[in-house]
Amino acid sequence: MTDAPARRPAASRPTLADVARAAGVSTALVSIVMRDVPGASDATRERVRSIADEMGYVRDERARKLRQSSSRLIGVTFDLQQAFHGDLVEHLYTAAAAHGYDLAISAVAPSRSEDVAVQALLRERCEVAVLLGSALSDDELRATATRVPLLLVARRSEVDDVSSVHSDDVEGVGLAVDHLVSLGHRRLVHVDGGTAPGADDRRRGFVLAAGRHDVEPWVVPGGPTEHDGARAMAGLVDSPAPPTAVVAFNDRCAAGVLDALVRRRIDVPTDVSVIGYDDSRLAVGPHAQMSTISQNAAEMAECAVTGALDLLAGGEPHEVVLTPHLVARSTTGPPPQA
Amino acid sequence: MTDAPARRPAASRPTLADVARAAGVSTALVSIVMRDVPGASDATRERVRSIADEMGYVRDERARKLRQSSSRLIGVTFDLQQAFHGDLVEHLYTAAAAHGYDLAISAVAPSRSEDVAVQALLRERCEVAVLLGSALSDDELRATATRVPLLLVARRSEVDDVSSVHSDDVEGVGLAVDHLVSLGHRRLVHVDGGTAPGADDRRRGFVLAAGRHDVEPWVVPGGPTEHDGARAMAGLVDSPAPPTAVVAFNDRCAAGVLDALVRRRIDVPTDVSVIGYDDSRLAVGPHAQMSTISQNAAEMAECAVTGALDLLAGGEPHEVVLTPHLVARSTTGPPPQA
DNA sequence: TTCCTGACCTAGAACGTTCTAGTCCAAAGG
DNA sequence: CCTTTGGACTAGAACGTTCTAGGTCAGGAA
Repeated sequence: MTDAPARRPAASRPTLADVARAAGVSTALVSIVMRDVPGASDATRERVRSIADEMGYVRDERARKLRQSSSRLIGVTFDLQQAFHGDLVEHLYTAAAAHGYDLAISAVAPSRSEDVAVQALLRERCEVAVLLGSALSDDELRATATRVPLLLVARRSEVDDVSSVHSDDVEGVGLAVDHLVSLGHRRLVHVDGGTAPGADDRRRGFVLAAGRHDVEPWVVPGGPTEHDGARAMAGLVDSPAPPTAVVAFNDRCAAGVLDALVRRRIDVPTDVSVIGYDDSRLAVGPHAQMSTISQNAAEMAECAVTGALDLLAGGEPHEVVLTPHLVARSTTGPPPQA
Repeated sequence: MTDAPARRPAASRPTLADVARAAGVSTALVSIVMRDVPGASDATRERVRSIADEMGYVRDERARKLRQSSSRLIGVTFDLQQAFHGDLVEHLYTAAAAHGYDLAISAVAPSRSEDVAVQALLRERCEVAVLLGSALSDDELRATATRVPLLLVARRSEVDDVSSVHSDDVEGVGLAVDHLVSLGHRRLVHVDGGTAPGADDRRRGFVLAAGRHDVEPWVVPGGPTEHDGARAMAGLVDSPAPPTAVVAFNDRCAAGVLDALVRRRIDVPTDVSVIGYDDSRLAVGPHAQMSTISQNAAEMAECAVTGALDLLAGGEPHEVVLTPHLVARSTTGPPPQA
């Protein structure tokens, strides 16, 4: 049986010892060369490296992290369905790498609970866990925080032991309201996020800003998905005095709102203005150029990593609040008869 | 210094040896208990387990996988920006778990190349790699396949050593064309995928199906994103004889097409029908109920896992072609004057 | 008594790295 | 001549598991 076709050496990948044997040196020396640390002459360095390349040596990250006192691993949970989480994860990769850390990512989805995702990270022995938009209760957070340092992104922490990085939702929604009012709108409605993380702050921000401008604080129940936005808007268009502007809980919700309007041939922004929240890819996507409140993903990711490392270094847990900003694109404009 | 607040035992998580010491037994016995394998009495089993729980013991997956001959780990690369990949990953988790395997996921994004993602998986020593919608060249695939068994999902493999699971794109687009023609359309256009994986097959499927129905095989250049779809549609609406139906490369592209139409106050499906491809969450999302060609994510994921394990068991690489099916929702209907 | 059997448990060697504590040897300093 | 220095290299012990090859002990058979 002439087996071993070029494929599938999976079971028998070369190890440090294999390379060492081939080069006639100790494994320790090969390790030194592969890690690029001082302790080997240039000549051997080059020789060993070429032999390793030729054999197709790839270091075993598992063994390495097991041996090292610190795993230099940041665990991240994210929601597969949230476009904004995708943006965050991408930037977390680069931010972590900049500090010499690896990322272990663990997905949350309808069929995979946040709890399961966190457990997987714990088993990977990450030094710190970063939870994107966590929906865990305070008690669950507290319990988890006893097992691993915890940092929340895009969610406020009510728990002492947990750090967090999020933008100021009250202020963000305020910016949206300011923008709409400055365009001349007086009949604004907020399609809220229901029980989603952050929904309370955004609702509060809306009510506060409305008060500032002396307009009625009109809030209707919504939710974090397109469906929620569409449903809420469907209920609004038939009201006796429909709103001239909608502040949606987030971009997905806003997308739903836009769709409901479009399907009723109500023009945006001529008849109704709509503004989202997140500046996720949805905002610059299908509904072409949605106005929204931007949470800078790159900045958040950078703050998350430095915050996480600070926690590791023994720093006290703390809260980083970023300033969101308005991105006025093409779904907002003056009200009909202004 | 009274240190050690309840948080951050990260550096000093209890090990098997700690639990063993506390219980007054050997580490081997604790291992037996934690793995739930025969070799311990019910009494000790319960005692050890309760002690472990109390100490907050969590096994170190790294050490375990290092020791085990097979890592029982499936590596997966996916694109953070593709909603359909999210669906696939979710189902891969459950499919892998059903076979006693773990998943190591590694993201691809604009700032993180597929190559980097695959390297990370190799370092994790996964036994097999599953690449979702890979954009690697045949040469790159061949090279990677010499280091780890490879299975492509949602992409055809032209390379001998690589397995693949994908739906029949030619047939799928054919279904879309059949559907539209049966509704009465005769002026169909295909907004293609440019150089994206699978674009060739879908284009070919469109031309073939058009031929079957004796309608003109009209194809315009598009791409895989909303932007591409919107741009292509913008060019079409002003043509002397605009299409009555659009077959888009995928759902994102279709979303762009829809948006371009909506912005010009062209009603869907009254004036123009639009059909996507993928049945990703976009299809049931903002543009409420897009007609599309469904690639069953759960089925694909299941086939991917069994295909990957087959490869591991020494099976020959092979191609699994799934049958897509039509999901007629509300963006397709009869043409204007039919 | 003596031997077997099987249930329960343990010692110690892996796995592939990194790290600590060296050894060895040539060149420089006395 | 002997010592010191420091650069190049190595032996061997970790890291936290799992696995192999036992060991011990009670109870039943002879």
